[in-house]
Amino acid sequence: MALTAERIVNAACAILDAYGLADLTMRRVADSLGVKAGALYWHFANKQSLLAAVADRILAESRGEEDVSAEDDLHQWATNLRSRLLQHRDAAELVASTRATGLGGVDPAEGAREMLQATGIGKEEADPMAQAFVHFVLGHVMEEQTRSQLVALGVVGEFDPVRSQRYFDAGVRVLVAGVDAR
Amino acid sequence: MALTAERIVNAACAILDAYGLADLTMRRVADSLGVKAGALYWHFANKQSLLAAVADRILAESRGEEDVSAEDDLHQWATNLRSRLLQHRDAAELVASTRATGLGGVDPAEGAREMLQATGIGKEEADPMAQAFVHFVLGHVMEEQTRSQLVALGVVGEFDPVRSQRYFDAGVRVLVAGVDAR
DNA sequence: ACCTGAACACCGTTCAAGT
DNA sequence: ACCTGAACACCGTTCAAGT
Repeated sequence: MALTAERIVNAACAILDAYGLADLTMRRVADSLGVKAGALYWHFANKQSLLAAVADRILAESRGEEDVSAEDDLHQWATNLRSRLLQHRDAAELVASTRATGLGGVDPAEGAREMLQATGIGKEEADPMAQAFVHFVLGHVMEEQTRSQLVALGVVGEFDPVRSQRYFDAGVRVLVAGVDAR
Repeated sequence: MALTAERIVNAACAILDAYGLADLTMRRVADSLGVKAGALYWHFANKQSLLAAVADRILAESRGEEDVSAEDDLHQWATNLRSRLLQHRDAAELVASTRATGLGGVDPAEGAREMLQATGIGKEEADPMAQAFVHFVLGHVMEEQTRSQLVALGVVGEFDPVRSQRYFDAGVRVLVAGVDAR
């Protein structure tokens, strides 16, 4: 079976979910495909590009299912982004570091920006607001995912998903209230 | 001269500032001290512990110089945290990943939590709000620092510090307005 | 107590050579 | 065009042995 970019991303995604970002190495991806590590470099320029492709796929999954006319648009959008990230191990960290590299074609802020503009907020104002939402969601989920992993390793006591949800909602509420106060 | 935890943190900090987080390896820290890599493990359990110590130092620098009675307390606090992070290369990424590991003794949210409580907000409400501020600041500065580095490498066109500042202030304003709207 | 030497088990990346 | 083999220049970590 021919090695393609898509099959490589599939394999990388599987390793991410099963073993986490730390174990997502070029050699392990290659091994899982029955191929040598060097072969991957025919399809991807480097590891960061492969990671960006994985991040893009995660962000593109089940996107845009928000009800744009709803009262609490933004809250729903943030919740949707969070749940997309929670679908894959270490996804928040992966997306955050991919954004940092500048690679990565899917902009997670897009939906929020559109919604903000739909409520009559100007482009120049909507953009930094959308960024603030993304920073919050990524930061929150990063903490959530790494904490739940520390718990899985038995390093730290408990992970309370209800409390985590409450924290998330509280943060989103503050941001939404700040937007409404404008 | 005896090798101490403090001297190791100093050396690590110097390498961080000069070469960035990617080059902050145990071997390079050891080299810069004229010592073998193994020697560091007498003073730190592992690399993450050393990184946590560096993060703690950065967060502790020039802290608590806010005027607690000022009108725009929180905005000033956020600006102070941002400028502490901007003092050292890749500091936001370092602090974010240290928070993730659970090591790290300095909580960057502390100041914000105190201020929020000082305005009469209950502990249970102040905590998630403070976290939201920290997530935003770390996310913003992470992007700021990696973008300015990409520019330095000539990968991407421009970095506009004024625009970046505007984005930061806009984000903080939304959060502060959200708190005030409570 | 504190450090060296030397190893173990890995990395990302490159590239001639094969098919 | 696409992949292998094999190397290069690294990693974090461990640990017997030295002082």
